[in-house]
Amino acid sequence: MKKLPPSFYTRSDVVQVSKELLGKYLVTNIEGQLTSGKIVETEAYSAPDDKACHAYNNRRTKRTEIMFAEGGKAYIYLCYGIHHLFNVVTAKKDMAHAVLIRAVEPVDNIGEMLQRRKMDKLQRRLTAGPGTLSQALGITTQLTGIDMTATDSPIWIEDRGKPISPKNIIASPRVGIGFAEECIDWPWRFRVRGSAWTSLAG
DNA sequence: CGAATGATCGGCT
DNA sequence: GCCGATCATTCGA
Repeated sequence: MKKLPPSFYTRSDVVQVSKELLGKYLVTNIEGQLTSGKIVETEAYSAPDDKACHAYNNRRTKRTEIMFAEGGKAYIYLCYGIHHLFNVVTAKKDMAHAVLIRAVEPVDNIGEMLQRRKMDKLQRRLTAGPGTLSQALGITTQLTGIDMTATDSPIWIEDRGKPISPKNIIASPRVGIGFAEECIDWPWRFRVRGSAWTSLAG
């Protein structure tokens, strides 16, 4: 396996990193179960200017603290009380940038993922959506703050050598951030063209 | 200490 | 395709 190095995450252009994460493999090793999926949809968040970002205006709280860390950490946040949303922290220390993973394509150990989701057959909603993919991969908020570049981390991202060509990346406005008025048109959502596994059709 | 709020999912039609 | 449940975190008093 080829785990991505810290230098991949510490670049300052979070939009560029978001695009490059498409086609990479998100792998977890939790409770002895190795599961993975190919990343097919991401969104970029960038404090202090991005109102949709939790760290907007460099708001610093116990929850968002990890976003100010150096790139390569996992920021996992609980939404609506039940959904675990998985983010990749990027850029240098004190720059609160992050990439939300919105959807993956199931790859390894699909049986275990089905069991975690209490489903009996493979269908799109197994991993399409930030809350569901976390559940399928066994990601929970207690893993927030881990260093994904450490050799023994339970979560990491691999490059398996099949980059997505820029012409196959669809950029569009982000979802679910209607409250962030002046930012809703920023095309910071990225999907793999033609993938059947993104969270919404398009 | 209490109230408001949200980067959503799943079931139903 | 649409609607509503649900709770940790945040912020103001």
